Amino acid sequence: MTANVTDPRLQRRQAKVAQILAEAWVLARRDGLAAVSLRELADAVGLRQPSLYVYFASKRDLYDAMFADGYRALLDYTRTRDYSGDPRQALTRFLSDLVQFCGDDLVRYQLLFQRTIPGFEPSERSFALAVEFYELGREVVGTAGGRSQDDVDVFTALVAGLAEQQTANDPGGRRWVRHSGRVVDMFLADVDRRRQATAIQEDCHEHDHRR
Amino acid sequence: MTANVTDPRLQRRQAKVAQILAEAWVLARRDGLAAVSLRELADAVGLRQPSLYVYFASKRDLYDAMFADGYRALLDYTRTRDYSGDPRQALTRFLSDLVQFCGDDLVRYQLLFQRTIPGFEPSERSFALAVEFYELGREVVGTAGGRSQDDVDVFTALVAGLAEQQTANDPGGRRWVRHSGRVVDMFLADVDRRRQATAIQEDCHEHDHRR
DNA sequence: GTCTATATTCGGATAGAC
DNA sequence: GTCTATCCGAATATAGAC
Repeated sequence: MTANVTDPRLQRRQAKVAQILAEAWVLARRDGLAAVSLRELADAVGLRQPSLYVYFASKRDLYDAMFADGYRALLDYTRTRDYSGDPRQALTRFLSDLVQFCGDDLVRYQLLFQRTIPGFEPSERSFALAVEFYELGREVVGTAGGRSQDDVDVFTALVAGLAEQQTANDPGGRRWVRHSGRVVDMFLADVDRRRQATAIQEDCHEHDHRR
Repeated sequence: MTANVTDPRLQRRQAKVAQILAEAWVLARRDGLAAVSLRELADAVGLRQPSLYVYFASKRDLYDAMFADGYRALLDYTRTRDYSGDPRQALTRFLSDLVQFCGDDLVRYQLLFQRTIPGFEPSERSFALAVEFYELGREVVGTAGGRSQDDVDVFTALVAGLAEQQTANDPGGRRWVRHSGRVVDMFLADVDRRRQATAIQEDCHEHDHRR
C-alpha cells in the first residue's frame, strides 16, 4: 500500500469519479437508467468516450458504482436523522423518510430496489452496503416490536408498497408518503394483536400442563 | 365496416398477432423487456424483421400490445375467480391472487405496474384496461369496508408492496404471497378502528351541540 | 491519462420488387 | 403480406500514439 489518503493524484481521480457519477445520475434521470450512453456521459464531463474506461472498466462497472453511490447517499441520509426515542414515532419517521427518499428520485429507487436493468447484479462489495441498510431497518423495526422474520418481511413490503406507489404515481409528491403514520399504526397494532394471541395460546398450554 | 368477425383473413391476421405477442413475452422473460429485439422476434415467428411492421407500426406499438395483452390476461384471470361471499375472505383471495399473478411473471409485472421502459406510455385504449382493473379492485376493497380514496390508496400500496417483494426477492415462490391474509386483517382492522374513531368524534360533536 | 481512430455489433426503420 | 436490400444511427469496447 503506497497509496495515501492525501495523495493528490488519488484525490483528483476520486474527484473525477464523483463528477462522472453525478452526471450519470443526471442523464439517468433524463433518459432512464438503461438509456445512459457512455458517449454523452463523457461529453458531459469533458472527456472523450474511450477515456471513461480509465475510470470504469465497463458499463456494468458504472452501474455498480451508481448502486454503491445510491446506498451511500441513503446511509448518509439516515445518519443525519434520529431514530431513537419513542419507537413508534421513530418507525414512522423511518418509513416516511424512506418513502420520501425513493419518491425524490425514481431512477435511484429503480437501481437500488428494483430489477430494472436486465442482467445487472451488484458486486459483493456494493451489495454489502444494501445489507448494511437492511440491518439498520431491521433494528428500527425490532425496537418497535417487530422481531420475527415474518414481521420484517411484512414491514419491507409496506415500505416497498408506499415507495412504489409514490414513485410511480406521484413522483416528487406526498400522496403516499403521508400515509406513513397510518401504515405504521396498522403494522404495530397487528404485531401487538399477534403477540397477545400467542400469549393467550401459551397460557392455555400452561393450563393444560397444570391439569 | 366491411370487416366481419368470421373474415378468414382477419382471423389469420389476429392469430399471427397472437403468435408474435406470445413469442415477445418469451424473449422478454429471457432477456428483459427493454432488450427484446425485433430481429430475433421475427426469427422466432418465421418472419423477416421488416415483415413485423405489417403487424406493428413500431416497437412502441409492440409494447403497447403487450401491455394490453397483460391486462387482458389479468382481467380474464380475475373473472375465473370468485370474489363474492365473505368480504374479508374475498379481499384476501383478491390480494393473494394478484401477488401470485405478479410473482409468476416478473417482466409482465414490470410492464403492467412499473415504469421500467423509459418513455413508454400506454395508449388510451390500452390504458382503459388498466382502469377497468383498478375499478374492479376498488369494488372489492369497498365491499370489505375501504370506501375512502385514502383507504384505496393504502390498499394499492399493500398490493404493490407484496407484489414488489415477491417478484424481486422470491420470484415464483410464496414468501410474501402467504402474508396476504395477515395484511388484509391488518388493513381491515385499521379501517374499522378509524371508522370508530370518526364515529366517536361525531358523537362528541353531537354532545357539543346539545350543550 | 487522454486522445484519435476504429472495430464490431446491433438496433429500428424504410424502399421497392414480387 | 412477405421478401431482399439497405439506410442510418448508435452502442460498447479496443489499439495504439502522445
